[in-house]
Amino acid sequence: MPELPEVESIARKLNDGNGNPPLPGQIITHATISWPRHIAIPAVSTFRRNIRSRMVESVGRRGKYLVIKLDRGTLLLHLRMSGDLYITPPGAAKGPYEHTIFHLDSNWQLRFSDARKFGKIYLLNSPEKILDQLGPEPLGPTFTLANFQSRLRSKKRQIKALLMDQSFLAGLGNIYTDEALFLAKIHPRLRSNTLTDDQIKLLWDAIRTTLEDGIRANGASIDWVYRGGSFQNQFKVYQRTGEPCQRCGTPIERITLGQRGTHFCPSCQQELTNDS
DNA sequence: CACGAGACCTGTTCGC
DNA sequence: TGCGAACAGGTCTCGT
Repeated sequence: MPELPEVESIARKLNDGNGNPPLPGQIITHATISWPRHIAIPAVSTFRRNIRSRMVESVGRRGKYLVIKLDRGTLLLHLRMSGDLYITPPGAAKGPYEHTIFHLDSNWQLRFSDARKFGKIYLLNSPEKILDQLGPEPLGPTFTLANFQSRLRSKKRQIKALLMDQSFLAGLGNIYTDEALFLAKIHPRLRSNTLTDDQIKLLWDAIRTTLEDGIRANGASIDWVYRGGSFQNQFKVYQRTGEPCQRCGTPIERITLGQRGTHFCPSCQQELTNDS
């Protein structure tokens, strides 16, 4: 479930509490880890030792990473395909996919649930080593139109694959990329260096509009994995194969690009428009 | 450099 | 109803 809006929603909820005790200020007494491969760095034994008695200072987000600053070190969590992170009250029944549990001094628990076990957890002194490999934040001040334009032109990749490349731009995944390309009326297979100035401006706006709408809806809930948001009700193309395009009525098509299901309107998003 | 295929995992849904 | 195939929010590595 986790693209930028979902991760942002999780971070805000943990930070503010939202009816539950806020995470900042709480102390992690220890962690229970039942799927050791979730711990990417450091070695699991070191992780267990160093996470003890750490106080949480803040919860934030960079790209699709949750960034939990501690009084010593920083916890990075990547939810990948099926991860979720939430706090539970004392005595809450254990769910089947809660493979890592952080025990808090309040007797609440911070639980990392991950059915597919693709998620990763890092405990680092210098999180920049990982976070600096990410491209700009789409909703931040460094994502300027001029910068976006020059970087698009310096590559010749399919635009959808490039937008999903986290080192190019941090936070877009399969859902929000399809939705943004639809909004900008750009075919997902167009080469990044062939986009016109007008298309780039449309896309730049569409990316931010789509992500902001997603955040406003607290992200998207799909299937059984994430139940927090409602953006799925605003999907225009994602998982709407065969349904009429809301702009022109043409049935939405699904193709495979870079091994990912890709949804678009074959009429609004033309592949062969830039020349002749 | 850019792409496709295969891995990593498990659960749900689809098609016959 | 049953059973295998296809599919799922992500990313890494390898071969071409």
